[in-house]
Amino acid sequence: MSDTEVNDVLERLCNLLRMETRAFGQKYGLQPVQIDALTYLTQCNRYSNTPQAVGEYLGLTKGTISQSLKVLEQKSLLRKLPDEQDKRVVHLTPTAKGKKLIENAIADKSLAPALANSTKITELASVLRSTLRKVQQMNKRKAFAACHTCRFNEQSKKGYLCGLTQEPLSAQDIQLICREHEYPS
Amino acid sequence: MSDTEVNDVLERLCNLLRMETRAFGQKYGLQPVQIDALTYLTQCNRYSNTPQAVGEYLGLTKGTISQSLKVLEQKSLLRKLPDEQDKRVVHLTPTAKGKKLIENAIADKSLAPALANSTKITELASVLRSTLRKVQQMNKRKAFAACHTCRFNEQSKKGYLCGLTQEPLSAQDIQLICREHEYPS
DNA sequence: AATTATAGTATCGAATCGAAACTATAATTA
DNA sequence: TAATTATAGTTTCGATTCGATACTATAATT
Repeated sequence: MSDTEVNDVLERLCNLLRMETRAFGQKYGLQPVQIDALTYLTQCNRYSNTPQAVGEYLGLTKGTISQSLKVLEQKSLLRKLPDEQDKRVVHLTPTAKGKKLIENAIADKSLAPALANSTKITELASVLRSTLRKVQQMNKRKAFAACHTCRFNEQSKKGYLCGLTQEPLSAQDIQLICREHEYPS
Repeated sequence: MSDTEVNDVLERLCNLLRMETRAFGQKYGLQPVQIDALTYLTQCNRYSNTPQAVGEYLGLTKGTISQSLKVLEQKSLLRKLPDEQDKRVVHLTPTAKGKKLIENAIADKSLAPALANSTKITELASVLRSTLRKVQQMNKRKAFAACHTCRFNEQSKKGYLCGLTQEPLSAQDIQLICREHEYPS
């Protein structure tokens, strides 16, 4: 009864967010998918900023996303850097211009002010987090969540360590989205 | 601090819902926008089932949405009925096949099971409702909400009445989305 | 050394999308 | 009442997304 209502509200919020993304993009000659891709690239870690990962994150094929990334590069919103170890791999890093644009895109949305001064914000965050987690576990795709909730993330006196790559992670690092993320079982 | 997190979670939920809508549509040769339009038409009232309204609801131009509706009609998922009073207007009503398809689309999503058994569902619903309301009031578009929260909706002993059209509304009617909806000031 | 797998790009056809032109009907105004 | 203006919807055009497929280059496996 009440959960179909939550469902409807969430669906409608999605519609509205998409409309706003479309409207914002139009001011800069950008498509919604381009905004989405660039947003992801400002939030993901160094293991996850590849065309492949962007495609998986957004549920699009690599061929499709490749075209959108080409446009973003042509508009100087991101740069492509070849990987040092694996020469097949390309890393995508937003330029200052690209980062600024995404900042504006987020600020332009009516979601942020709608959440401001919301009294039960902490509780809302907690319920939404667990909902997202269930959805992620349910749909059989990669979770694409931040390292601090990952089962590979280890904490010692020296700081954080990724058990998968065996690389140390900073406090900022563990807030970033990782394509290798797995929830603890 | 915590509200940017809510923002991020909501954005990600939107991505995932869109991916699922795309995947579901692909099974039936339908595009995400077509699923969205048909979903709306199963939820809106008799004042709001026109091409114009669908376009406004989804933030698309009438020319654009007209093409998507043509496809839905060709696939026998909806029918077009001319309005009796105003001969310019067309009413769109989902067929049984169309309704069934949307039922399946909603059931297929991982959101419903993710919400099931959620303990704080009532509280979540309430916070989300007020968030949606703020977003709707903020972005200067029509709200497209249900009559029971509308300032034109009047309740008497005999039942409900729309103060705008002066027509009586049933208990089912006031649950439907209306394009003329306005929140009380 | 040969095979297979993977990351990314390029190309094609089908579809969305916005803009603009167009038709038909309704509402307004002179 | 006739002319004008506004509105609902469709159609057409060009730019873009999208999936599928083929392709190149590099890495991993056998």
